[in-house]
Amino acid sequence: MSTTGPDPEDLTARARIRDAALLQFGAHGFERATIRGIAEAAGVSSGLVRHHFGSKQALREACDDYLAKVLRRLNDQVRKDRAPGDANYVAAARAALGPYQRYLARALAEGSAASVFDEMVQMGVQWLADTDKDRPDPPDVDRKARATVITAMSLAISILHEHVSRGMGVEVSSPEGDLLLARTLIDIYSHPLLSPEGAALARAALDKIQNE
Amino acid sequence: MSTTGPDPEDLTARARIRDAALLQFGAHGFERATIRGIAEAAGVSSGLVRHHFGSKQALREACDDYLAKVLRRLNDQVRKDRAPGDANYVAAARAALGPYQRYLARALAEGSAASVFDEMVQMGVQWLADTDKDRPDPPDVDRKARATVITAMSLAISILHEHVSRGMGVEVSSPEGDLLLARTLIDIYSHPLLSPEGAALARAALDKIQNE
DNA sequence: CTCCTCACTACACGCATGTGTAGTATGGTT
DNA sequence: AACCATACTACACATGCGTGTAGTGAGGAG
Repeated sequence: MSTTGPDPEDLTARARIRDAALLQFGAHGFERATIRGIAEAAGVSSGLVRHHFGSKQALREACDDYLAKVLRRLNDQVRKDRAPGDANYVAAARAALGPYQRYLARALAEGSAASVFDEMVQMGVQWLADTDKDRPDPPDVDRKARATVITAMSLAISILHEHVSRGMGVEVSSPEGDLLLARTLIDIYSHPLLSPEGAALARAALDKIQNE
Repeated sequence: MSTTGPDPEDLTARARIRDAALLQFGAHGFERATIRGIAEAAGVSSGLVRHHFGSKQALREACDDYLAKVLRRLNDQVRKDRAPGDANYVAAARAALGPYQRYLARALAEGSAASVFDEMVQMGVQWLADTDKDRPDPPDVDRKARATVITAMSLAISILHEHVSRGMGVEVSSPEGDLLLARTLIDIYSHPLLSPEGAALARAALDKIQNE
């Protein structure tokens, strides 16, 4: 399926540094990760990191940009291939991100990697455009707003990975955990958390607040 | 409604330090926040922080414990009062957490504050126990697993606060943003993201994978 | 009064870290 | 050959940080 990419040995030093940074930032967080650690992991001197990226912050931004590019490519491909019915677009994105999920989770939680998030929202909007057709009642909220919230919710499992694993009693990144998670998501996604009456009630309450 | 609590002036120094830590950690993150900064915000010397908490890490754990205690109290109260129909228990928790939401969001994303998360899952389990009654088909997943995932998803908006605000075009913590968010959540929660057929299809695919 | 505890401060230590600088090697251009 | 840009290294610098230590003052017990 997705190519493993060229050997790290074959990549340019700059790319190797970026890859190492994605991994180190993902593993230890931005603050705890050190330039020296990244340099060592990439097999270069710490000065070279600075030479190529200027500063630690700039290195982080380069990482964000790279992931945004990957996501954008995926997005374009999906738009072209028109693979419909793919239940969860976030799952596809996660697969494309591969070993960089930890980085993305951390970056997003820290408010970084905005364009990556936005790209995922775009995918969500496309997906909603499809599924909205089969919907009897008109949604009373902007499609992008819904896509944003759904995207955020879907990312929660990655971000809270540790807590979710503990709560479910299985490491969610393991095969069994992944399976249980999938079943759980299917169950949740296929049942409304709020009954039509409950929703109407809540909406009424909201209207009341708004008119005060 | 909820008391604002005693004036910071009236709190013991230890409590003031903890409060300041909650705020500083929340605002800047654990790594970037400094003992000195916390001490200054609390109006004490940096040495006193160490005197009371021993180390920065221990201070963080004290913060976690404090929030867990608050949540546990809320949980007991809910269990006693039996206020049903409250659509989103996480909203209640967030309200109870007040100004410490940022801290919690950060802590959870970093894998900390486990017992706070677990407490929220417990609330979710209770809530599911109620709503499962009205459900025609039996869920094929453990109740706790579902509560865990739902809890995680609900927390996403807090954690990704910044991105969600950008995506929705309104600051979600503002009155208007809160309203739009509420409407969006109601819409999403009251409609299954997956049709029964889609769910059956996905489940079948899963079964196939499992039997290989 | 003496002693002890404990909340609290002032201050210094050590160190890891981001950054800055000088220097080397290499490959291509004129 | 001379030159130069570029990839790369080694090393020194400044500093902000967590932590450790010594000391002060107030209040309570004997």
